[in-house]
Amino acid sequence: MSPGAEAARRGSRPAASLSRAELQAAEAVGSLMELWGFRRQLGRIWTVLFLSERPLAAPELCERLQISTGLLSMSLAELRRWGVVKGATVPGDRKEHFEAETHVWRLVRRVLAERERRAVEGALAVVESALAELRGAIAESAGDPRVRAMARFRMERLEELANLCRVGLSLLKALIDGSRADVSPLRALSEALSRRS
Amino acid sequence: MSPGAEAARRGSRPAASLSRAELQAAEAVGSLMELWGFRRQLGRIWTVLFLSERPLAAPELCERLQISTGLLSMSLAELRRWGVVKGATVPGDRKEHFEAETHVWRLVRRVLAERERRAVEGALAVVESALAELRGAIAESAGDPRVRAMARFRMERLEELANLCRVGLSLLKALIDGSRADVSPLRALSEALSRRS
DNA sequence: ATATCCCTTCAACGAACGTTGAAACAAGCG
DNA sequence: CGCTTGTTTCAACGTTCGTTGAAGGGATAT
Repeated sequence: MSPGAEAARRGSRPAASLSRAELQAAEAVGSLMELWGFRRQLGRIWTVLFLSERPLAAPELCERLQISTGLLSMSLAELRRWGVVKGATVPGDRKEHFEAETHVWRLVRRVLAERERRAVEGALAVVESALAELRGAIAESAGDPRVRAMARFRMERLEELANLCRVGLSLLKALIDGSRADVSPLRALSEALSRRS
Repeated sequence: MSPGAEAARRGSRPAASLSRAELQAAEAVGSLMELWGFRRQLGRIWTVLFLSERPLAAPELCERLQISTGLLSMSLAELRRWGVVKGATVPGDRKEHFEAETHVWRLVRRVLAERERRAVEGALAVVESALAELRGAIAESAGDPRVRAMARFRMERLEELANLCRVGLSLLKALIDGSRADVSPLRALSEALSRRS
């Protein structure tokens, strides 16, 4: 079929196709963001800005995305906190305008660094504290073999979790620093785990 | 301080330390799972099973985790769907018992393959359909320069998004297939993006 | 068959979350 | 100064999501 057939079939003018494409993409990015634990609107707003040649002001964004000014304001604040959108002043217009950070990989890096890394570090800290608790239990058990055996077993397993965290952290750091990342440590760990069970 | 000092300070017996360590770890894994878009209970349950030498039955899990039988049943069903927990029958006990899949990397792989990959593929499909829509708009515009310029710009940007999806997919595939993963394509793309802006 | 035990399903509740609209606020302008 | 215009904050609303407890279903033993 001819290139414009699809749009023609729907009886829509070219301009409508433009905004339909925009919304489709916004929705796609929004869904992805949602899957990754962010608010869907953050993805939608960023996408509309990313697909716009010039910076856009609030009213225009509200209209295109069909959201209230309040929600837009809050979402933009969060996007700015993540450094994903920045304000821009357009000559002869009092309104503040916004434009998307277009260095996409930089965005991903920032998120990885500030959210995932923090989370994994937190988990690792907890696991290590649990390990300490178990060391204490062994010392206190004063020879009760049931307790000692159980503590030992759990320590082994927790050590595996801790190692997984460490490998994950180094992988994250590799990604963040932009160097090569090698998953073979993960595989090695996995194989070590399989062997034991 | 001596190894058991912490537990001693809290005035708890070694056995209490054992389950405290268990719950701490369960909570840590639960939080991580939550961050990644799963239910927190899935992580908690898996962890308790992972830290247990023998398979556990429902009542024991309910008691340790303080959740209802209904919730446990649903969560276990989901864990089994992900292949993360499997049932086991214990000789002389009618109850069904459960044990954790201990090949942790295999778990991660499965999730990456079935969830993230699907999502990125879906997003890519939508972006490509948006690109098609824009091609149609250009064809239909019959020379209107405003429309054409806008469509062209959006197509460029959408192509960037599509490429990012493709790079992400290949990275995911590399992780899933367990081979090395190189993030340099991502960096190259990122730099291409920076240059333009 | 009936009874017992265990697992699953589901309606209903409550908490958490996203969203709105209006009110407060800030900033330029007459 | 007020008046206008643009932005942020926030209480209230509606929805979604996790969780419970009880009812239903399926085994196995008596």
